[in-house]
Amino acid sequence: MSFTLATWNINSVRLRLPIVIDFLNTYKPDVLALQEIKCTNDQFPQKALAAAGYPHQAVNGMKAYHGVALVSRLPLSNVAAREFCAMGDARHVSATVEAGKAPATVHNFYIPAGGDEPDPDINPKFRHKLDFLAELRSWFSEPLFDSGQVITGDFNIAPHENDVWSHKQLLKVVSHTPVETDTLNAMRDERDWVDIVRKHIPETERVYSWWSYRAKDWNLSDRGRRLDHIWATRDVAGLSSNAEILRDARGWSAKPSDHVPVLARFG
DNA sequence: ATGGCGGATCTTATCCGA
Repeated sequence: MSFTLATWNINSVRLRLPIVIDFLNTYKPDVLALQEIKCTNDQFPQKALAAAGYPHQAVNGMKAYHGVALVSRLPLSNVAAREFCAMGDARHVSATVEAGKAPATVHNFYIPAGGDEPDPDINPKFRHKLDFLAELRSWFSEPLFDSGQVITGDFNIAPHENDVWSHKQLLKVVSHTPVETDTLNAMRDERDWVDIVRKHIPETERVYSWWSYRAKDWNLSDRGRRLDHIWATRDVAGLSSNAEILRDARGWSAKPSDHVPVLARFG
């Protein structure tokens, strides 16, 4: 097996199609996982992405919100989408990447953001986020996740102190509260998932994949969070040779996504 | 100075994101 995977919360794939194409032409990942495509399956720019060299696609879209997709240079099989929390929304799509004699299955997730107030008793969005994580954790206990799996996407949680600009100031801010980070860490450890970005970038180094649109100068204030992740089962993780976060992409266009691509090389 | 912006849509107002 040998392939490069990228994940990118694109915040409208139709609006940002030109920078997606530029990214694919420049970095040439074998597989790109997109979140927040914000379109229906019919509206997904499948022809333009096929023409760019990514004819193999798995799309789980919906109107206006959320939506995920995998686009690939390599054939995809076993395409599937799972619904979580009986919400009728589009937050997961998966496919097996035919990358030689040891194929890997990639699961692309858009975990709920969770709203503002980190209290499930008064904030239904935070309740949804915790319920989603519980359902995910339960699913991961299945034998399917013993080996050969990659999970990626916008997890909407920055687990480590150095995954946020200020650990202390974000402890009560949704995405870095202890109930979220403890749950994510427990989910990782009980299934022996490997955080591929942190395998290659030491935890002592601050790294972010998201910066708010509201900052006057995102680069100067640098108040980011590492919300976008690539995890793999131990066997697949053993093959990873590199990971990077494309910080510069936050300034690539006049209208950038608030997230940047995260890439990992396997094999 | 963690929402100050920026998406889509039921568009000139509203809901959503994190």
